Amino acid sequence: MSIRAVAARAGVSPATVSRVFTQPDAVALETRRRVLAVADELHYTPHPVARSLARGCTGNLGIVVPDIANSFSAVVTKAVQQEAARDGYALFVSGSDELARDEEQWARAMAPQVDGLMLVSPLMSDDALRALGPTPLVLSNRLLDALPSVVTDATEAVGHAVEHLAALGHREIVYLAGPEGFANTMRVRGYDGACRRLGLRPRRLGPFNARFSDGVRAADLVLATPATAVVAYNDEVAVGVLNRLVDRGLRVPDDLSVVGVDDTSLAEMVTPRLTTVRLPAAESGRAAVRMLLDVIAGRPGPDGPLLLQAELIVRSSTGPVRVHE
Amino acid sequence: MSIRAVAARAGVSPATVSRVFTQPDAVALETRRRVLAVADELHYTPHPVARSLARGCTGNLGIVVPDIANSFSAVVTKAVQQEAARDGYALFVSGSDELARDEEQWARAMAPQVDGLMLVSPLMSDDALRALGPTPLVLSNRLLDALPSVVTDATEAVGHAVEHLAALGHREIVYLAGPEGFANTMRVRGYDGACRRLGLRPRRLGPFNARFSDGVRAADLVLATPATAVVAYNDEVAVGVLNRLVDRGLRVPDDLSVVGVDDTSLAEMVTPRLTTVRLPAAESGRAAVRMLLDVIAGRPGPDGPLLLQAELIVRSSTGPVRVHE
DNA sequence: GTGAAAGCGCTAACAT
DNA sequence: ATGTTAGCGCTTTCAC
Repeated sequence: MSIRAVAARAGVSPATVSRVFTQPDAVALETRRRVLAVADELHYTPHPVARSLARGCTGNLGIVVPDIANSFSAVVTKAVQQEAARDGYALFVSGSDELARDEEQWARAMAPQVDGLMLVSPLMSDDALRALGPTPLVLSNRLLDALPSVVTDATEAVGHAVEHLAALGHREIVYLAGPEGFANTMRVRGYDGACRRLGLRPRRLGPFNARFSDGVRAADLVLATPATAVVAYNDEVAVGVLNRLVDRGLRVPDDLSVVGVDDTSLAEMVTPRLTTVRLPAAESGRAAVRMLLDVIAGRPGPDGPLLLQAELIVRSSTGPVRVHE
Repeated sequence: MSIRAVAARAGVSPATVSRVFTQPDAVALETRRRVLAVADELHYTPHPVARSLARGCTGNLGIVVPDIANSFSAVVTKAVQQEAARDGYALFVSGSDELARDEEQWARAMAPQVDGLMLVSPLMSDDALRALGPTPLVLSNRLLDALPSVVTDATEAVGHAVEHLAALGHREIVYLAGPEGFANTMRVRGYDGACRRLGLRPRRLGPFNARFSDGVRAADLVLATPATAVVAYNDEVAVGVLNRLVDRGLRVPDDLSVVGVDDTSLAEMVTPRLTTVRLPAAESGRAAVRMLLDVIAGRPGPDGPLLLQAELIVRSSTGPVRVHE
């Protein structure tokens, strides 16, 4: 089942067989038919590894995400895989578990066996990132030098969330910070900015891990403040808050309004449905793949990062502030 | 940055450089040091593709799951990636979107560039599966010939769920079927068996897609029956039911008891917390990788499938049947 | 302990 | 339109 076996059996040279599979039009119809027949008979398929070596490109892409099982990462990964598939690329996936060291290690391990690499919310050092240089690279939710990147700007939408709460009469709105990084920075900026514009006193708690359990923990901390509304780092944290409130016999949004960020499927599954800032996860994955393919093909990408917009989705976890009894 | 460049610079032959990276002990300490120094200086790393070609193995594994973004699949994938990483394997991931054709296509595309392939709940034909033969293969949640597989048997645990409900006084318990396949078959078997043992009349609805939205739809169908309890195909469907019930002003478990299957993180995030059958997703992923590595290494695996046990987790979505007013 | 040489399976000039 | 040739970068006998 090597190219030579097929060539011999079809009475042609290996080069011809190769052509049949790479540029069929360059081969006479008759010859092509014969080769194809033999290939079929012998169950021959060009060996992708050998092909990669000879061609100098692999037909593979790689992605490293913070956490494969996280629903946001998973949605991005799915979109990336599908978009990559449309162009015939297979996908390596690995999770860093939020460890800069593992992340860097994976990126380095993948680099030589992919045509391009996509790093989602990478937390490795700038230098480590630059050292990946020779491999076509696209960053998601991180800016560095002129590296191509796709970035979702939640600043404005988080601002909208705060305005939304203020319009409902809330004067004490607390922000539950997530792990330090690009994403949290944008959200803080939106929160602080809106508070300033509205004349509210910003109050931040955290940082918390972007987990349900940390949301549960955060809830009690929130209740120890005069806050009547919470903007959480993401949906999971927000749902953690929701749960703890219910357990303490409080009602959402009557006693406390809660806003999340991400708009994962979770947001519509909980009671009450979560008001949240929608981040275009799938779209950002698809966009990143297209940028990556551009880089690989040597096409000039847009200069500067591709900016995607977030959007406030109002559901039932936010409501008018309760009049103090 | 090829092996020859390093060899030249270190004043040794390429073979020696190769040995330094593959069997360091076979090289004199002094030589090894020199080679390593040069390699470091030149940022040399053995090219994995060339290595694969020469060695005849790639150091990669592949997995194809029904849906990358599904939280159960995602947990399996994460566990597989981590376990594979422990043995130095990188992982190709692809999703079939429940399409037998795509699934088969991916499996075939991956096969020649991985050392082993893992198929989760595959739905391609037996013959297509057999044709993948030459590549080391492990199946998850599917049985075929003597192919190695890891299977979670939910039969017994679903039976426990029914017994649990019966003990709470429920006599009308409906099962919401999922998509036809191995998983659903096991659950039906557990449900039917328990109903028979307990003298209850089995009542099945569906099949439904294993989605939240189908759970929402199913809820109304359930309410059109005399059922006081529901066993849903999985947690997502169960949560869909939960949501619709709340919207219709009913209370869980007072008006209806609900049981899910999977024990995804969702189960503890909803209100009330979901009683569910826990499937050991991560463990099954890890076990599958170990089996796969055994096959690859030519070690004799266990004959027959590896059976993992499911377990009923009782939470707050099930309670005593309400006495008819 | 180290080197020379052959080859993994394919592609891509270059010839014809 | 097809064949010849020379690698892609590495590993691995087989000598020394």
